[in-house]
Amino acid sequence: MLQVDFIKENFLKVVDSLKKRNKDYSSDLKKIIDFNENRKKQQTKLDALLSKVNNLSKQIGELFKNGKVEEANELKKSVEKIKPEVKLLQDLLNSNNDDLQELLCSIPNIPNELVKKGTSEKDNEIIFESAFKISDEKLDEHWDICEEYNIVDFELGNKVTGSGFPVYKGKGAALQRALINYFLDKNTSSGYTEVQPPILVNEDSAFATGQLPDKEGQMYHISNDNLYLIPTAEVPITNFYRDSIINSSDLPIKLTGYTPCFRREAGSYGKDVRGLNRLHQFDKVEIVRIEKPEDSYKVLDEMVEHVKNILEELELPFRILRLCGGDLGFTSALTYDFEVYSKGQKKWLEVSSISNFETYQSNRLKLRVRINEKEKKLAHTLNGSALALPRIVAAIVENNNSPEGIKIPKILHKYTGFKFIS
RNA sequence: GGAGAAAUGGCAGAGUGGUCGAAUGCACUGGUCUUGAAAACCAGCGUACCGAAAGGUACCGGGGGUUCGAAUCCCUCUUUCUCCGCCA
Repeated sequence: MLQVDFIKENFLKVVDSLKKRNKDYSSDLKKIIDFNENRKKQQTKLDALLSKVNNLSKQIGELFKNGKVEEANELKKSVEKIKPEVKLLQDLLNSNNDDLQELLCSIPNIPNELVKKGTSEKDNEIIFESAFKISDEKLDEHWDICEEYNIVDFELGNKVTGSGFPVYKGKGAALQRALINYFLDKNTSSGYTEVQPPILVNEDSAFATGQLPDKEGQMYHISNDNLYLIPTAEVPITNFYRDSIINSSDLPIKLTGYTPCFRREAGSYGKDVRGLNRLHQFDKVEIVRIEKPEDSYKVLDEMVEHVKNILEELELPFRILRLCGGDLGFTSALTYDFEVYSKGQKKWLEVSSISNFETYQSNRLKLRVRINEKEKKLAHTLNGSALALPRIVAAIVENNNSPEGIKIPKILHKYTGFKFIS
């Protein structure tokens, strides 16, 4: 959520930057400023009125104590006259604030200056591509290979739950476990602390990281208890720090966690959802950071380097994209996507997304850093996948398929205990 | 799931209708004293909003209500603890 004061002070710049998202928010932003001015006026009026009531009430108490019941009752009457006015102002203020809040929630984060205008993923900038050759050779797709080696059973998942909930079997399951362990080890050795968060979250948490109200329909909702299945570990982990003030000496905060993730993926269709490409339940290891504002972009680069290193160790061809305004997530100021090339499908598959949210989340989280005795600032939050499993598995299966079986990347051998799936 | 008790500042813990934004202790910060430290003593020490400031307003788990006035009374939700039941 953006801060009203910032919008007001930088109005033209904000409008202009948001245009990179292909929408003109100027009239909404103006309304926000108006609602805020209203809020101030109404609040001031209400405060003055309440102050009057407080004073009179004190006097009434005093009069009763001194046995002056008559006078007290007189005063009571005058307070009673003020009360409807208080009620009215209070209601007015509340409804104004609700409107303000709703509008604020509908404005996405301001794209960083590095973000280019663009309408879709086609306009994303490729900022790195690892060296490899795209060949015309006809290779099998992972859903066929998985069936051949019996490592992922899509049919069984359909039976037990529905499409998008595959069952991993034998060495397929072992490969998943190996990847999770490798990712976690990699992250903790870079200074991230491992956590195991809840995978259901309440409404407050889903709101604070920005899933609500923006992505309401994309989350599985448990209506009995009003809880949401997490779409990413970002939600519970970042919410550890909701409503808190952190000493700047306690920064940086670096956390990593493995969780299953759940997404309804309403609206997805066709080839995109084939095999492991797009699932309703998948595994992911996430990295989350809380930083001082002045450090966050340096940290973003560091996170990109970290994930780059993992993909190099896995020996997968990959590229890094800087997302354009049209593809940038609602809450993000700058995002780098990692895609691996999957040789069977001849397709780039997104395996990681690393974002700096600046103060957009922390404003909702009420997550502040104490700079010194007097000064507090909203922290910056960042997170990224390191890494999402299914598409990594798909790429390994398609790229490393050979007559002897699927070659397991060397770095994983100590985790799998086997070098081939055959 | 059933019965009961509870939720107050960073922590502990007073406070059952008015002078309570809240005693006291601990922790923390600054100072005095000291060659230095400790101890002792003095002072400061929540968050948010409005305001240039003075100051004002709100917040005692969340929401609602009663009252001229609520931390205190009522309703409701959540959480914690104890006992019973069930259970990986």
